[in-house]
Amino acid sequence: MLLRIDPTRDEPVYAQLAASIRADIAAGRVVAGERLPSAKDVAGSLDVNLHTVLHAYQVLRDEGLISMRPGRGAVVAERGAAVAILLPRIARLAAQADELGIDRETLASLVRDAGTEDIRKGTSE
Amino acid sequence: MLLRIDPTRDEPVYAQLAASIRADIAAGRVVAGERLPSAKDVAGSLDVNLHTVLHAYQVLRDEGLISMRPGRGAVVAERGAAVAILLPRIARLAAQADELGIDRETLASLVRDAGTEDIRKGTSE
DNA sequence: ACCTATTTGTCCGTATGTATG
DNA sequence: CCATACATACGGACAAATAGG
Repeated sequence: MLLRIDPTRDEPVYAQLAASIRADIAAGRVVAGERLPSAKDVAGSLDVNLHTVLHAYQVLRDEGLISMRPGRGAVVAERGAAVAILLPRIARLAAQADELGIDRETLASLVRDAGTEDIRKGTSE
Repeated sequence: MLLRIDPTRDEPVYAQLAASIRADIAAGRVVAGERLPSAKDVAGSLDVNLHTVLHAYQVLRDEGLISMRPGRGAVVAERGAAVAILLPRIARLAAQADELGIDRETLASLVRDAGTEDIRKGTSE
């Protein structure tokens, strides 16, 4: 786990951290089931605040890439549990689509045709 | 906007706040384009910390229900932009499914058959 | 064009709680 | 029982974007 941070970049530190770890997971440099270093340790070695690291970890958790629990730490999600990981996210997406009046069939089509580029997390407008 | 909080409940305050506002949006009690009260005002009137209110607002933003910008405030998302709101979320879901080795067709099926119950935000396991 | 107030964004620090091992 | 580690909430500070005068 080589984590780099550039405090001078205008990208927030927590986002840089999340991106760095996300890339490691995507590239297989950290194996499923492996535990990430504790937020406290990362904070200490990078000289950033504990909350900043936790924020990064929570972003990855919201993306379903890791799971976190007090006492246990942050663990890279098992690929074998892929569907299980996706289900709650799909349920949330479906619930939101319902609220917005988009039927399930339309939503499924949007998913089927979805591109994967540009998934940055903006301000929703 | 009638926001209720019960500090004795074991549900976190920020989650209670988000749920309260989410319900107002879903029920149409707050109109699209309407601005939510500033986090500072809410914090003052409910006697909670500013960050706690911002946390709740950020949850709603991640769900695509509102948009936030410094100086402007938090505004309820337009229903007419429903698809636009969903697209980035779909892209993220698709990207994650890709990483997990789930093909787009399977993902679309999961979405089509998705139930809407139990969409609580857990620890991913 | 300028200035000011407002409002969210990020980061730091501290404290307490809760689950895990 | 105890140490570890994340979860939540409080507080303060400064930055950046926006709106209004």
